[in-house]
Amino acid sequence: MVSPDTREAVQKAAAEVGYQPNLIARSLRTQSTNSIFVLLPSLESPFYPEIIRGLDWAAHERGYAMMLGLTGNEKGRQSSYIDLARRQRPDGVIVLDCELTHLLGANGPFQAPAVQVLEKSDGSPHPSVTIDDRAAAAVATRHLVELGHRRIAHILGMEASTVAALRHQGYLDALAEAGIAADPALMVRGNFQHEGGINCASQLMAEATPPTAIFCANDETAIGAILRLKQLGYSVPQDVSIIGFDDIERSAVQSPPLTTIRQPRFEIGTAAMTLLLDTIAGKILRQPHVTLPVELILRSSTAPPRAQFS
Amino acid sequence: MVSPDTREAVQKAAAEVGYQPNLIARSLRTQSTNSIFVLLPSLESPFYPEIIRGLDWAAHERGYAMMLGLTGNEKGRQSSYIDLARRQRPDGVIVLDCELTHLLGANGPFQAPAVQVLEKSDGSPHPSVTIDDRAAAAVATRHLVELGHRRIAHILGMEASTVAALRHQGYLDALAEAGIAADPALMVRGNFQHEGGINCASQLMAEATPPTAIFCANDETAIGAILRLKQLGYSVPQDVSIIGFDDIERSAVQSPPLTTIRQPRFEIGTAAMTLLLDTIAGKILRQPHVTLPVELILRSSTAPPRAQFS
DNA sequence: CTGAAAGCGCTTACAG
DNA sequence: CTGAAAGCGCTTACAG
Repeated sequence: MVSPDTREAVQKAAAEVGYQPNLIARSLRTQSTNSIFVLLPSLESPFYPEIIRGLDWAAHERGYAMMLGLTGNEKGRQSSYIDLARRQRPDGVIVLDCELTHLLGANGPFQAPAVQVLEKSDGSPHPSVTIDDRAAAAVATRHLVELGHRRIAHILGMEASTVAALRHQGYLDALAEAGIAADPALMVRGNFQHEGGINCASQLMAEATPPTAIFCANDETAIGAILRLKQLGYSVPQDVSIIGFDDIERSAVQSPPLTTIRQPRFEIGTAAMTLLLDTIAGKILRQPHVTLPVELILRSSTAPPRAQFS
Repeated sequence: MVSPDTREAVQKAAAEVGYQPNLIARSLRTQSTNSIFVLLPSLESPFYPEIIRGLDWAAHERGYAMMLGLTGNEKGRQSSYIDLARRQRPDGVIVLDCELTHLLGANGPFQAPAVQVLEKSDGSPHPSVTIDDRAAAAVATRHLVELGHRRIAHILGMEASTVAALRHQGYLDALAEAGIAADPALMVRGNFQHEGGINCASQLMAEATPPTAIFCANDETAIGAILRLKQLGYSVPQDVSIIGFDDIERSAVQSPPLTTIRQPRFEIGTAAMTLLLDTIAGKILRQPHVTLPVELILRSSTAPPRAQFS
């Protein structure tokens, strides 16, 4: 609200002395900090970095700073990061950690908008970005069925994870749909990690009638399973087909390259950040719960079972 | 400065209403934000996450929030993140990006303390945390020499990287020390990535007298090289020994497990954050340039050359 | 030992 | 169209 000349003169002077407005003072006045707090369990899994890149990209695009807190899935760290967030007053929070939706309201309600990523608790009031884990797991399993497999095993994720439960459910769906009886001996509990895949593969192949195909709860598990299968003298996919889930970077350069379900991780990140910033900007969200599509990536770790040829 | 009773009464009341001091107001008054801005090129490389974990750990320990900016090594993003940092007023900056020490002073001097990690530019006024890349590369190369190798190749890192140059230098040092003439045909330019390892391995094995051992500038390169060597029908380490650098997670579960130089990545993170927070706290640093020790990790990708047996 | 005042650097009504 | 004032919620001297 000032004449063009004055405006220009001021802007020129500001540029000359390299004036940068003090965001702290602005924040105190406007009650907004132009920053987002992101809580995630860890960066050890190769799954998260690409999501972070998406978050970073969208935040940068709109001039927001991103604060990061690694909870390591520990209760203590989770709540101390929530406290830190409460003090730092970010304009919003993004949670990639199973149980934090509860924590947000634990020590007094957390008033900033929050978006839940991937682990959607039912009836959560917060916007969320997820994929349809159940349907995607059914797609993976169906792929094995269509190749002609009947003895299809599943290495599950961690007990506590609802994502793991959904993928298990999708596996059961596809089996039922194909009229294949689910065999409890073919469902073993992994941990979403390498090591789980290694141990579970041993266990499965020790069965009286071992599986001809394994649907692994994620790619790391699948890579671990392949490692062990090779050690045991089986070849993949000739003896055993393996399909993973996630499509992490190394799955494409694995030997053999891994057939898997791709999650659009970068898009998950950008969608979550966009949803949050739109909420902050006061936009009415047309669709507060976003479900992103996945894709079956066919590579070389799956093939028809030997029995078909003999 | 208040009587014990009053103090207690106030604290009790504060706890009851769940009072959390408003850091923004405090920041405006004290001119400090209790936050650190971390600039890093990307999270795509499996090398960084563990460093971030170290940074996060040390920041959390001292109640600081950590802001993250991914520059993707792009000039535009680098300077826009510097501007963001200038506005957000973090108490300090940590830079894991080659060229940013310059940028700090580009658009008017950046007054906050900064710590440079891994890529130390000579004569930089900022505290730094690095390893001795040159000496470490010599250790790696010497290991191959001691196994009896004479035709030892080196796949270099990116042209622009001073780390790559230092590792190359260390390789030359060890060769000279062993009285082995450096052969330009055995030094090829990679890019610190998988793909570079793949291409360079092809190139090296096409030589009239191919190498019996390869020192790769990092583990990703080494893993790519092994992949290609296997495709070409060579076995590792029987036909060609491979040694990497970094000791990323997957190197231990590779086939064959990779012999490499371990960088203490978590400690690099904690050391950098500690150095920065000490500087902010006004401590006189006894040692502003920290060099952390590395370790030769012997696994199964290196062995004496065949010639010794025949 | 306690209370009242000033001021950090902005933004936003409000008065001229 | 422009300028002066109030106030965001703290901390830190300073006066009582």
